[in-house]
Amino acid sequence: MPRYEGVSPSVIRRLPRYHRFLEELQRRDIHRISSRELSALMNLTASQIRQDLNCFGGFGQQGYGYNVDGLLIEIGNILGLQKEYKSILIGAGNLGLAIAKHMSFESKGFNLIGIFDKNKDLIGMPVRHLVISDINRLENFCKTFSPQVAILCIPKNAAQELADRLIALGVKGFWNFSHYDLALDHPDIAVENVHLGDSLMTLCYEVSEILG
Amino acid sequence: MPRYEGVSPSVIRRLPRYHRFLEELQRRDIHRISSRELSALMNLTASQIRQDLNCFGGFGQQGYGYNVDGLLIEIGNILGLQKEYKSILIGAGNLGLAIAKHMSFESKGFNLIGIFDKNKDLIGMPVRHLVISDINRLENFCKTFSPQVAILCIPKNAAQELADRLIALGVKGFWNFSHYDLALDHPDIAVENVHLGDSLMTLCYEVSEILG
DNA sequence: CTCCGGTTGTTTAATAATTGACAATCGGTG
DNA sequence: CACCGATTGTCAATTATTAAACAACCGGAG
Repeated sequence: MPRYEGVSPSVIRRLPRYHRFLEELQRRDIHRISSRELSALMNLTASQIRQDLNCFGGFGQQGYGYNVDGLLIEIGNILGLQKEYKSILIGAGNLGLAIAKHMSFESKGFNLIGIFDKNKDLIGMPVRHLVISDINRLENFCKTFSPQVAILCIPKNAAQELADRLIALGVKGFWNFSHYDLALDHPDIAVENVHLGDSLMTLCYEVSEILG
Repeated sequence: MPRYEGVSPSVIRRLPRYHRFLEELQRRDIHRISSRELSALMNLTASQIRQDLNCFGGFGQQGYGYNVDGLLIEIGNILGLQKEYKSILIGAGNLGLAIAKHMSFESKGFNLIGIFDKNKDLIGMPVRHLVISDINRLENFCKTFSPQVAILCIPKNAAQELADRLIALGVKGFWNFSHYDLALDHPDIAVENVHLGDSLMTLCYEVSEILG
């Protein structure tokens, strides 16, 4: 399996968007596209598309363009979507449950194998194919099933402590929805923060620029 | 009210994070901080902090540092958090309801004044201080109450059509959770996309880099 | 009242990202 | 089977972002 250590984060962050647009093209039965056409759809420059894709290999054909189906598979492979990871969700509040029910984890390679909360009223409640477990069982569960990824939907004051616990239990990646930036002194831990509050403040700025 | 048109998007996107860290400092009764200290907390350079803040004015004092409370107010003003916007939420599925219940809109200047869905089973259901309305009433509602912001928690195939409808009704800003990039041919419309699927794919990439 | 350590505001340099340009190459056509 | 129009892959130029450097300045000590 190839590694792409030299590729800049800016390029990586654009890959999911390419993937999304290519999926849509495939759905519309379009199987061939040029960088120029794709650039018009995605609202960026053709040059950028070609340069982005060439970080990983020459997927196109000169004089022809790119094959949508092939490119989709290539980008999926780069992102690692074909791999399978066991993941657990911590915090079954409004947001946690919505994420658990709403997201199609499986299509992105994540299998949800456990949901945990400390609230006694929630423990035992069924969610999809799972049942909410007591957070006290976290250690036992992880030692048995070894999940690689944790989704944190917990208050900010609990985030760092839980992350440290989970790292000690072998968790390598965090999808973090708590309003807190996890301190990642560990080098081999991946953290993807989703700061909804920050996003809303950014919108606030933009709207206030428009409305004066 | 000042405008900051020359300020780069990179700087703007960092403001909410400054705001979040300054709030935390205030909570811990810390009222004075230097760019060096803050840079250690936030994991960036002191130079960047000073340069970011100086885009908007000289908020610090030489030889002393920054006053936390004053700076928090200044950043809040730049972001426009003190202003009040009427907002509506479209799509009361898992994610929509979670957003409605979970987010503290008010602290960011957004007052949620309506929730809409097309599902008859959901219409009439109480959520916080509101009741879910029929999406057919959208036009009447908007003409009466003139919301400026819409939160879209709807499937991607419905997103563009609804956005166009809402723009025609005077909506100026969108917080978009649908897996779709709204086409913003209109210049004076703000769009803040939250692509959870993209975020998850990015995490997938990072985890797969670590686990090989 | 003067000096000193410390910190900002601001300029300058370094790095990173994006765009533009063009030779190399391919499918299709006559 | 050779040519043409189109499009990539890639290098060079531009632009944007980040980091470093330092003079100007402030609060407080003596």
